[in-house]
Amino acid sequence: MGRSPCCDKNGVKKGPWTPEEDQKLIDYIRFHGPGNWRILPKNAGLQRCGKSCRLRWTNYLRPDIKRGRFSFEEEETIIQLHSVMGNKWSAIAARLPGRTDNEIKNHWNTHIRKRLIKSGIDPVTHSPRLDLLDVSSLLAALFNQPNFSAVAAHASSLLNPDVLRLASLLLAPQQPLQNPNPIYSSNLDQYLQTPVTSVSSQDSQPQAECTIPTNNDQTSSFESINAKLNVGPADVLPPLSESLDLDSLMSTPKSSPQQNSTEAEANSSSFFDFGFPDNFTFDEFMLI
DNA sequence: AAGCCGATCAACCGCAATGTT
DNA sequence: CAACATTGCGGTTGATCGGCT
Repeated sequence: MGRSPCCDKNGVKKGPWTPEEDQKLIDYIRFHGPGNWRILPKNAGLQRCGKSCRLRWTNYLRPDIKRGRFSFEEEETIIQLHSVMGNKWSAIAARLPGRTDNEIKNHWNTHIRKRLIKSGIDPVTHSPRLDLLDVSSLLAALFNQPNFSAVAAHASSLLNPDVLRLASLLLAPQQPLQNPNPIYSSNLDQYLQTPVTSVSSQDSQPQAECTIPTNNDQTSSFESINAKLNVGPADVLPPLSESLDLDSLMSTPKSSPQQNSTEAEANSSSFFDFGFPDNFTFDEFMLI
């Protein structure tokens, strides 16, 4: 079955509606009521396709539309409904009298989503975001393993190899390891369990927290991490795939609406911006 | 004053679901 | 029941505007 065109393209006007067109549409619908959108434009004397008329009516001209800024309560309602329904804008709009799905969708994408991101909440899962900062924590643990190669091989089988590879490059070079931190040496598997869902989150399920256990003796510097990298993560980790770049890592998951560079920066700068000065301690790092 | 750039939002597009013949 | 028409929905685009340099 072929798809029928939404309207005859010939002689059909597109683009912004003029006040005259609006008035024609309003007058016609006042008299005949909405519906029968295919024949409506012809009968109303409009050079528009029915689809365009329907959209103009439902999203803009309908008398029951509430225009103007969204109230705080409305925003909170949208957030709550979105956490349950996802991008079911029409369903959300049905619970917000006077608001259209298009309006809610736009408001979500331009305001609410950004606000959530800034608050550290993933707008898709409505859970706290696990940014690459957590990957760095994982790697810190990983690279402090005495038996690094074996562990890295283990980790690379569990984690997204592209992420590991990129993170290792970012954490790279320098000083030889003097005192591996025993904190990270003890229970690496414990760290590896949780982050798997987060780092390799191709899905949009809520992400688990990944934390470095607290300990009063957290005096290790990133020297140790750097040193471990000299052991040769490149030997263990596969090369970056062509599909992975910084942008893709810094964006929200594929299921998320697009994230612009500014947002990505805001979220991920804590990871990508820092270097690893030799006198930079773990405690300082965790306070960032 | 002019140009650039990011934010906003109306409008469009394509697909899916539903209704009708 | 198949073919086609209509409607609804979500994602994306692009015109416009305001702030900044």
